[in-house]
Parts: sequence; structure tokens; C-alpha cells
Amino acid sequence: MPRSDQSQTAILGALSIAPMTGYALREAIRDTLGHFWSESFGQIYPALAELERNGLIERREVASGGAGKFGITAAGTARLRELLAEPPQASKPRNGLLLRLFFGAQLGPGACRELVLEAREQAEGALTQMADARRQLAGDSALAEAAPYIGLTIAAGEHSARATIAWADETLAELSRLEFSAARSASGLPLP
Amino acid sequence: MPRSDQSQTAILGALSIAPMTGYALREAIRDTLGHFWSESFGQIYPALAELERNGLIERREVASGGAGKFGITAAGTARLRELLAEPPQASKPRNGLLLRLFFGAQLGPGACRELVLEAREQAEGALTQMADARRQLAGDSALAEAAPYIGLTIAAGEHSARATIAWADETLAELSRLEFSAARSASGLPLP
DNA sequence: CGCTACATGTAAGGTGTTACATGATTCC
DNA sequence: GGAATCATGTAACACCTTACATGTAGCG
Repeated sequence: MPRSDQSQTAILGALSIAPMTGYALREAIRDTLGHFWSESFGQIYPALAELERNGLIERREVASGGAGKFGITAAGTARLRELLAEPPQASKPRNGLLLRLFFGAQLGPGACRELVLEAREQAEGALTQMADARRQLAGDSALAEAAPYIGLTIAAGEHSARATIAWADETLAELSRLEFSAARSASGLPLP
Repeated sequence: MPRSDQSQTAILGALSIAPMTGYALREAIRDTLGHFWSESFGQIYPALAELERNGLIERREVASGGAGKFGITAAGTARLRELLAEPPQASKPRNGLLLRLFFGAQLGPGACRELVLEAREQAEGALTQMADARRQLAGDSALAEAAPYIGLTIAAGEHSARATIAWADETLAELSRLEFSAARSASGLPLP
């Protein structure tokens, strides 16, 4: 129920795929879960400490002297299943772009146009990142069991990005019309 | 730059459309901006107090004895334009559904299926809400100037909801295949 | 007269981010 | 030897949510 449980879910989940150092975990969450999840650095270590205290993960020292990795325990796997079974809690939306567009009359069509263009570019970037992720997924045999599920999350990202692009194109056209009619009324021509 | 500026943007923006009590503001933010924005109750009054202290809004008492409404001042309108011109800051994503699907191998296809079905239903609900919003927008003459821009945000919600539905349908099909092949391998039949 | 909705606020507690501090290892 | 990266943490602060406290207005 509490929010911090969600952090634990993400961490236990990541460690259920492979043991990792805290540092690697941070990178994995940023790079692999990044499209739909984020944990700030300052949360990971405290969360790891608590998970270890509760016996859900354990440090596995390495003979070669390098830093030890955290691995999930049997209790940790059980807890992960419990956590995953809880209903997902939607995070409160805060979309700065749409907020600005909503009050776009204050901002003018030109500035809105730029905002939308930037969002479109970001979505294009997301699309190529998704393609990369798919390629990586196909080539990583450690992920064989998880791959079909990971593919579903990549598909979600692709659908979302394509929807953003389609919306942006419509919106740019509409903004052009608004800009045009604003210019026309400013120059004193009659409205149709 | 700070996050709280975004709250002020939302509040000033709402008051730029019509003067309101704090209570009405909360409802407006929940009902009208709800698809892409949220402010918690406990933020609104402190933010209003600060905006009033800075002369960006003012209380307008009503002769009829009812509660006074907050109205935006000229300085407030100027500040709103400033705030809107700042680059939007993307909120960190935290999608509980995709987190669960990512680790879906731990959860099994059946449970995933239910999660996706629920997400699909929510998206359908969003779609009908958007239709309502469009109808309301067309009928409210106070919004005439803002209407084209508000329409853009509604379109964003529609695109997003349709993308979710399309993804969900694909995903449900894929999950059925996973379920089927899991059952087949459990019953000892050979894989193709 | 009591219920519901309107209206304004505060305080406690939880969450999340940032910047800082520290040190080991690796590579040039 | 010095720089970059890996690695682990902490502490201060900003932020948000929730629950509570309080009172008014209107209505059945």
C-alpha cells in the first residue's frame, strides 16, 4: 500500500532477473525500466538496506575482491510475488505540456507550436530507443524467460509514442489554422 | 523552476478563465484539468495565500454575502505568461501496470491478463469522459477564447486512450498465446 | 433540526530529490 | 600519478498527502 513498497517491488524485480550491485541497479532501473519507472538515487541504498535487514536480499561477496552483488533470497522471491499481486496505484498525472496548451490562449499559437514540436521530437526519440531495446532483448539470452513480458512493455512505449506523434501532427495543423486566423483578424480582414 | 511554480501556473491559469473560490478551484482542477494535472487539496490554500501576498490574485467580496472569489490581477496575468513560457518539466514516470507486466513471468499470464483488462476498461472510460468534455466545451460560451486550445488537450487524451486500447488488445492476444503454450508445456506435449 | 454541500485552513508525517562525503578500482 | 568510473552511503531540504479542525448555507 505505501509508496515505498513500489520501490521495493522494482528492486526485488530487478534482482530476480540478475544479482547486481546497488550502482548497477540504479543504471538498470534508469536504462531498462526508464520508460515507465524511475527511482531516485537516494532511495535505492536505503531500500536495499531495509530489504537486507528483512532477509529479502543478501550480499554475495565475490572472491575476486570486487564489490559484492545483492542477490534475491527465497523469501525475497515470495515477497516479490506478493507485491506484484497488489493492485497498481496510478500516479497522479502532471503533464506540463498539456497544462501550457490548455492555457495556450495566453501563450499564443507560435509558442505552443514549439512546445508541440519538441514533444514530437521526444516521441520520435523514444521510438528509436524502443527499437534499440527490442534488439537488445532479442540478443540477451539471460532474459529468455522474461522476454515475452518485457516485449509487452516495449510495445506499450511504442503505442504511446506513435499516439503522441499522431496527436502532434494534428495539433500542429490546428495551431497553424489558429495562427492564420489570428493574423487575419489582426490585419482587419473579415472573418468568414 | 521549482515544482511549486507549476502549482501556481495551474491556479493562475484557472483564475485567468474565471474568478473562483478555493473550493471551486479544487473542483475545476480535479474535473477539468484532471486528465493531465492534479493538485492535492492541501496545496491549494497555501498557494492561494502566497499568490495573494504577492499581489497576483485578490479576493473579491460579494455583496450577496456569499463567499468571496479569488480573481487574477494584472500582475497575475503577467506572471502567468512568464510561467507558461518556461520549459515544461516532465514528471518522473511511475507506471505500476507496466512494472508488473515487466516482471510478469513471476506473476503468470492470468494475473497479467486481468491487469491489462482493467487498464483497457479505464481507457474506455476515459474516452467517454473525453466525449463529455467535448460536449461541455461546445456549450460553454465563457470558454470561447480558450476552447480551441482546450480541444487540443482533449485530443491528447483521446489519442492516448485509443493507444492504450489498441495496445491492450494486442497484449491480451499475446498473453493468450503465452498461457496456451504454458499449459501445453505443463501437460507434457512437445513444443513445435 | 439535522444532513449535505460549500468553504477555509493547519499540522503531522511520509516521500523524494539533491548535494555532499568518501573511498576503491581501473585505465591511460 | 592522475582522471574517470564504480561503489556506498547520508543529511538537508523540498514537496505532497492525509487527516483533522472549524464553520456556514441551504434544504428537506
